[in-house]
Amino acid sequence: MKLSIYNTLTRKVEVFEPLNPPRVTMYVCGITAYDSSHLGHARSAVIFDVLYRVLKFLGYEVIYVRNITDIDDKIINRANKEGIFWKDLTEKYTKEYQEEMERLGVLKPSFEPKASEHIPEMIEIIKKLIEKKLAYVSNGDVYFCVERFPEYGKLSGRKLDEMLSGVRIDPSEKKRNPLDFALWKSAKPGEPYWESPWGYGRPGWHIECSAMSLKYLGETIDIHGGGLDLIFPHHENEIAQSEGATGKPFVRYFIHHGLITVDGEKMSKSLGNFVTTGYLLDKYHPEVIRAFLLSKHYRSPLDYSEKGIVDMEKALYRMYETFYWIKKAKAKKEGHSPKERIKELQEKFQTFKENFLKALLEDLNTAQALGYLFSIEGELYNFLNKYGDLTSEEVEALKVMLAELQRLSGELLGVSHSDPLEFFKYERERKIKNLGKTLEEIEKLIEKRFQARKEKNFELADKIREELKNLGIHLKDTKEETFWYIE
RNA sequence: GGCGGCGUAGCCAAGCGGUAAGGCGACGGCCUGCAAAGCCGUGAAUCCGGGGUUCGAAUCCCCGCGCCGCCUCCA
Repeated sequence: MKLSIYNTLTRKVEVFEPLNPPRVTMYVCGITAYDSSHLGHARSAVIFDVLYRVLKFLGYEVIYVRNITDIDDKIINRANKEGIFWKDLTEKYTKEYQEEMERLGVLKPSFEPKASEHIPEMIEIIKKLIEKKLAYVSNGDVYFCVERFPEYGKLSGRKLDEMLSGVRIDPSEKKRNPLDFALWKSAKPGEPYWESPWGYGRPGWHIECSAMSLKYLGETIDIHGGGLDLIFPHHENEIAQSEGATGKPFVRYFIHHGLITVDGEKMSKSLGNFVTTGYLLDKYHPEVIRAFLLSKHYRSPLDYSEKGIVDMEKALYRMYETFYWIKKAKAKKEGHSPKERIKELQEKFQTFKENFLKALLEDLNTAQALGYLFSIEGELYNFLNKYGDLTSEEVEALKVMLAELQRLSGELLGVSHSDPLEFFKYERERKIKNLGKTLEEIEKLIEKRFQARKEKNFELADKIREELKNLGIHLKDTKEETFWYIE
């Protein structure tokens, strides 16, 4: 079993072969910690989390680095605006991000290095680039000289002369070529700074990834990932710096995901059309958000809408309800399956497992994998309801399949692995707050209605049903109990 | 302008050369005290439009139309 994945370097789906199996080295560009994260950041983390899970499933020993940018212009501006120390600002948002990712079920990377803690490593690379004449000092700044790196543009498919024609020229620039980019910036008064051979200053944005990638993963890494918007200039510049300094290929597979859009437009801080991860986590179950993020192929844009999330919430509710009934299922009689009808289901389940895995291995098609998941869930539910004479063998088989389904999906997608009772408990407790009622009150009403129906007091029962319906509570009657959930 | 991508049922979305997965919603029958649920059943003559290649195209090629991303900070 091998993973195929789209490589931005070749613009093709390729079979993934790590440089030194079973080890896989993977570096993903994380956040700049100057504000709360939004759905786009969550998408990135969840997509690479699934990739990480798939690689581990395949038996690779993955070293996964996801960095935190904690020194740059936006951070300095924000800290100044709020009148706080920059480090306090970045620590606050780093912690918030990490907590949110944990709630989303994103596995912790092997390392989460911070830029500000790797200044010496960056300085070393810059020194090397200057020695090799790939960079030059200009008035306290250091710039990378793109003309001296012939392969510049190979990732983003651009050519130097074409880029030059469209570029804005700022006469105050200290650059020789307008496309040169800063490796080191001299400090202005009031800015945080570090000592360097070129005076007090701070690193440019791109150099941190080269430095931390080199330190934790080595000169040539297997996978480097991030959003499509990072292809140029960020990843292009990383290649130039890293390959310029080491003389070795920097990355074997560049993996980029599509962006979140809102009404077709990119979600971004500047457009103001963003929803924060925190807002969504308060409003929806983490698995709902995860499943929503995985409901479209990772390379395509994903349009955010509240309806989209609510649709996924309904789908997951139904799935967990299936799980609930299977867990509670009791055999009507002992013995084997009549006409081996369970065998047919087990064959479908076997096909499901194969298809599910195949979807993920073919360029991480999580949308298709989810489709198979819903489909087999429907089959299990249908089997449970279709026959009134389930045998002990069949009930046992259903429970075994359910356990396997949850394990597989949980391990690879991080979705639908919860205990159904826990899932609905979490959801009821979370949503009850908006209803102005307590759980006890609702449960009492439901019990009262259940009794009323038993006594054929339909007038009372229907009155309670109406009352609950107005609260957005859905009821489902069976002989033994009334199952309920809040819309 | 350069580079990249998208357009599939009411909405979301897979499929990327062999005859349209899945989710949400909708509808009909049975069942039920009624409803929800359940059971049985119903959805794309067709994949933005027009040409072409092919025995065969949503899938490949060409030309349009519409939308988006990158080219400045951005996941």
